[in-house]
Amino acid sequence: MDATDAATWIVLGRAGDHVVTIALDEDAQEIARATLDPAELTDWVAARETSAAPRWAWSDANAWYPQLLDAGVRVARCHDLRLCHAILRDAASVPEAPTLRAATDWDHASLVDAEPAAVPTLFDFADTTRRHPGPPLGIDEALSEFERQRAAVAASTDPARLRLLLAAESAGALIGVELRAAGLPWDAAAHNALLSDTLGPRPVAGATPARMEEVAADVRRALGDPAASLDSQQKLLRSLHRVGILVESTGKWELAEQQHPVIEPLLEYKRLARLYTANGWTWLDEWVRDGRFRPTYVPAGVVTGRWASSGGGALQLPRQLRQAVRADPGWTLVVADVAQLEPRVLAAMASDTRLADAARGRDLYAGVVDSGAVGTRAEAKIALLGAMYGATTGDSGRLLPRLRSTFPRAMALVDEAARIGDDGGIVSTWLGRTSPPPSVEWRAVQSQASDVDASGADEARARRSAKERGRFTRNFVVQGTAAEWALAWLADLRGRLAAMPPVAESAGAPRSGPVFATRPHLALFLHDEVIIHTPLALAEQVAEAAREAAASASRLLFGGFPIDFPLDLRIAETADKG
DNA sequence: TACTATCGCGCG
DNA sequence: AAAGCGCGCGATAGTA
Repeated sequence: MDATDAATWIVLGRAGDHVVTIALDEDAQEIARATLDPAELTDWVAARETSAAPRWAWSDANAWYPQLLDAGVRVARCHDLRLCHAILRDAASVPEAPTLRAATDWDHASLVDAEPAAVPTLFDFADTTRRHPGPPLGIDEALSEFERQRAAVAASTDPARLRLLLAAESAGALIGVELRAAGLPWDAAAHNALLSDTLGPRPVAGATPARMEEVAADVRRALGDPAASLDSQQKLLRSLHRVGILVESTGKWELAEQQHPVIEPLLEYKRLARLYTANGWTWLDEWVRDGRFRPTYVPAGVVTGRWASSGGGALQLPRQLRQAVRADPGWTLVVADVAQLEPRVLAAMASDTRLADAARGRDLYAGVVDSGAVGTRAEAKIALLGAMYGATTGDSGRLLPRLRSTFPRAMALVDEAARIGDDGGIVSTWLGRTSPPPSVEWRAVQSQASDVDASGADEARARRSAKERGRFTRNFVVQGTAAEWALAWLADLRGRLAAMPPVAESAGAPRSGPVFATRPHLALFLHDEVIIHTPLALAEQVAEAAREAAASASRLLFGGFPIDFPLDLRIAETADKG
């Protein structure tokens, strides 16, 4: 028995060439302290994870967790100081956060190097060549930041929700690292086949694929210009004007409205060129290794709390390429996505029982039609999107009064968020993530317009930027709360997957890494969708876990409010949506 | 040569 | 179909 076995928290940090661990009890009082050689750390963490299951408080999951996972050590919970700092620093529910805001070292974004060192060394602290600054790694800085954050939460007007948010955010930090470590199973041969079927055989370096050349020739023929350039927007626009196609841009939506023999081959050329440049052979060579696509996830990389990604465009995977997402032999994929997440979240936030009634069951838009607010499903969709995005014109803008009378509470919530943003105020999500304050430039524009000698143009500009900010805050509360729901869903699901029995390691290299090669694991997260890679025998159990996790997330955020979050669930060898 | 800005298009 | 939100990335064009 070791004093650290009673730890609620264990803070990790560097001190010189060593790692110091500080065990804290539930009141954050120190109960033990250890100084470790970096080489001992993985075993030490593994042992405490088993005996104490503490919440590991560290500067940044990106700095500490990849090495642990590589060594086969998974941790259940952490407190990610960097991500939590960013939330607390701006949170409106923390009335005074001056000491947090003064700790600007913690504002450094932390980026993971896309290419890890050729020979990664375990906690090689001699490596001072980090390409990105990142947050402080020292134990003293970690402990004092941890204390500042505890004080901030305690001073908050809603500490319970804030704690929930910090826990969910920290779970996201773990999951982001785990997703990269496990990777998305990717069948390079299937991807290659798609490319050669669509573009022709892989061209030699510098050459254009054969199929693109053929289509380009059709375009040039239709333009009557054998030398026309198709890759330069400016030149292409001039070519189009020369043959009487008076478009303002070369965007495909505008082109599609035109009647001319060049349009069809040109759109086809654009489609092929997009595949070739964004997800062609070069992408495959760069991003897929050993049957895995391993992007870098950036939890909370978006102001609203949504995740971003860097490298490989993980969050923009074209539908076309989903057929290359393919389970290992003996394994399968469980693909789960939430239908109409954002309007459901809005119904719950606003306690709008009429919208929640419409949301009952699979298709919220059909429910909105049944409510009588609009006539067709298509109208329901654009009306609701317009409500959440702030549409003012077009079909969407015209339908909003109908929504207002049918769902007054939901509409009042987003309208009020817009009004506050328009006025230069800040808004918060359900759990308390707060929008950034308006920029100094934005304020300058507003105050310039209220000058006595302001011109009409000044006023118009101020008005426009106020409306823009209103649309941002309108959407912030919904998008941000949806991101919170998704985090809670992921975190709960992650726990359920980890509790499932491991399977025997299959022959061949454990391409998902030592932790995930023997058990179901998350393989992709895309705002309102997850893909789980699982041994075949556990697929049904995993699907059920995804469903249960969704119900659990809904209770965690919205308590007993009767709102459904139904999942579309598929069990399949590929992630193809068909 | 190295950078930034803009467009266009993929995703939710 | 692309109005109204949030992103990343590649190509071209312009600037230093």
